[in-house]
Amino acid sequence: MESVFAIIAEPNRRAILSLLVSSQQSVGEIERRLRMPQPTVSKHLRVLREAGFVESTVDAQRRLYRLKPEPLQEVAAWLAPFRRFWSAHVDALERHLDRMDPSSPAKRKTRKRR
Amino acid sequence: MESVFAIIAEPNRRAILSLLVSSQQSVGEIERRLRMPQPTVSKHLRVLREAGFVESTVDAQRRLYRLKPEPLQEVAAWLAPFRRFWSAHVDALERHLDRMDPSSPAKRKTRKRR
DNA sequence: GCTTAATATACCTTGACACGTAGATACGGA
DNA sequence: TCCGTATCTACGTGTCAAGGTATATTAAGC
Repeated sequence: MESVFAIIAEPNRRAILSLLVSSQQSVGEIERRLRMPQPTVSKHLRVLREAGFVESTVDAQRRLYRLKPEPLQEVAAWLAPFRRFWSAHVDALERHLDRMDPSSPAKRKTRKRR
Repeated sequence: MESVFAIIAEPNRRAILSLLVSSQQSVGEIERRLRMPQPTVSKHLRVLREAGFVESTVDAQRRLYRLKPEPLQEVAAWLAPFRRFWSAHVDALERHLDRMDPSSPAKRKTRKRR
C-alpha cells in the first residue's frame, strides 16, 4: 500500500475521509453513519492512520479519529500541473461540473471571466 | 475499474498523464520516455481512454494521445472540501511540501500571509 | 503484394487487497 | 469481580488487475 493514491482508491476510505472533514468521529459513529461492518471500519482506519491521513486520540473505550492534511495535500500537489493545463479548457470543465452538481449557482451568460 | 481514483492509483498511468500534460505524444514516444514495454503502455492507454482521461487521433501508423480535463477535474472537485479544512493548517502544509520539494523559493520568515 | 513499423489484443500467471466470521483486548460500571 | 461496550486483530477466501510473452491488426513504402 505505497502511495496516497492507492489509499484513496478505495470507496469506503474516501467515504470515511469525507465524513471526517466536518469533525472528528468515533469508530462507532463512522460505523453507523456509513452502515459499514465494524471490522471493515477498523481496518480502513488502520490503513488511513498508517498512511498519515488520520490520527486518533483515546476517549475512554472509544477512539476519536480526525483528519490530517498532509497526504491529501500531496494529491493536490500532483494535481497542480494539470490545473494549469485545463485552464485552457475552462468552459468544457464548467459544463462538466454543472452536470455533476445541478446546484451550481452561476448563470452561464453572466459568469465571471478568468 | 470504476472510479477515476482507481485509475490514477496506478503509478505507470500517473506517469503517462504527467507526460501528456506538456503535449500530446505517440505510443512509441511514451514507451521510450518512460522505459515501459509497449504492451504495458497500450494497455494503460486503453484504460485511460475508456475512462476519458485521454483521447487519440490517428497519424499514419501512429496514434497521438492527449489529455482530456474532465476526469481529473472530478478528482479536484472531490478534493475541494478538504482544501477548506486544511486552510486552517497552512503552516504544517508548507513545511510538508518544502520537505517534499527542496527547490521551494520562499524564505520562511518573509513569506506571504494568507 | 510483400515487408517492416507501429500499435493493439489474447492468454496466463501471480500477487494484492477487501470482505466476512470469529476471537482477542481494553475499559468502565454495577 | 463480572458484564457489556468499544475497538482491534487473525485467518481463510475470492476477486481483480498488472505484467509478461506471444500474436494479431493496420498502415506505409517499395
